[in-house]
Amino acid sequence: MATVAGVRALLSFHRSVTLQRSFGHIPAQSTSTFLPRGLCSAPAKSSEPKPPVNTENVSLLENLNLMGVDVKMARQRQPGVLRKAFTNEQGLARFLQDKGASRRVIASIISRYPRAITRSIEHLEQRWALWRDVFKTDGEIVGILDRSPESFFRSSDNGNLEKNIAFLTSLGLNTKDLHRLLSTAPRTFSNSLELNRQMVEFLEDTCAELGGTNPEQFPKSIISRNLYILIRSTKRVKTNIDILRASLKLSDSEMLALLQGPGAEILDLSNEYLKNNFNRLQERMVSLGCRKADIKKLILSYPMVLYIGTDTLSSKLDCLLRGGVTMKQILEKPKVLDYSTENITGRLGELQRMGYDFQKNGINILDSSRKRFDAKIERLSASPETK
DNA sequence: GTAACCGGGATCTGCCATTTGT
DNA sequence: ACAAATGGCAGATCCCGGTTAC
Repeated sequence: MATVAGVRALLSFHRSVTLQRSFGHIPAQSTSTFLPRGLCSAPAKSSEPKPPVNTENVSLLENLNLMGVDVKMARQRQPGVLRKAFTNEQGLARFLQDKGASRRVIASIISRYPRAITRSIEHLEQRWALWRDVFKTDGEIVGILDRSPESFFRSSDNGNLEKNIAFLTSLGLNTKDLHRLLSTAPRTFSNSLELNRQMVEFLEDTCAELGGTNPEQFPKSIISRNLYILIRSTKRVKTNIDILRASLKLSDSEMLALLQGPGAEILDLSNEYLKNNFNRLQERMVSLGCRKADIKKLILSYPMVLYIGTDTLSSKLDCLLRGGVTMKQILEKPKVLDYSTENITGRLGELQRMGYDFQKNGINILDSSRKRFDAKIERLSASPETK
């Protein structure tokens, strides 16, 4: 580990030399390497190694402009990078280009996460290889970088990345899980191993406290149901568990069942949002004459109801109730709330025109894919008397 | 055939605050 | 003091279809 710093120092020196040689046609890059030397001799202050440049590296700026980078954005995000004497923007650009990134993608990546240009080629190659252990193609990785450059570039610790992959694998996540995790929540892999470990331990402890039989498998099941869990703080997840338990007055076994089931999906909501959504839902249901037990049943069977924003949920309920569906039916089939308000409204209209009777036929028809719904409608209109 | 159950795909980053390192 | 590294936060669904069971 102690070697890392030394290697890095060597790399940055090595880079400044090789850059000039390998990019023979780039005068901007070489002036950039000369600039600090001139400044260094002028003040001639203390020892010697650091030119106290408070000014931006002009030739670097020129380079970035030529590459189509949004320099204003870069400056706003990481001003320090623009003052560095030695950077590797050309190397990075070539590297990414080789991987299939377009000019505009490269420019966009640097604009949004300027520190990317401080990574050496060796470092990039290593990191890319590690990502390729999880992804099948370079194209997939380029896609993620375009989406979230920070996830790839924020950490310079490849050893940590490697350990994370090993750690996650040791939890029982297979290649497919890992792929899903890295493409969905790439930040997970830039977390320190320690941070990820803390969350996993917290989940294991929680499971054990609730009387779960095998706490070792618990984190895996949570993670595969909620891919964002590892980029949340343990504080947030813990608070959400407490909120759910207190609001619904859950026993240990009920809580455990909820978490091992669909409840995992809502653990990463912000605490206030969860609380607020619960309170508003409760108010609404009480005003509709529901009992506490109904509320509990709804949330246990369909926790995603708490994920839906209060305004959205409210309008969905409005349009279902207005369309002749009862709250009792919704409680039996909460998945209808999964669908967008527009979708629900449209289907209610279609069904109404056909004289569909929810009291007689139930509301199953609302919980189906577009294809299945249309097929059903077709059958109904072919033989109108059946339903 | 179709209801019931279930899991998965798309996507979820970009900013700020704090700590660490030199 | 500065930049780098790392942690944490707010934001806020919808849809599809395979499989199973009747």
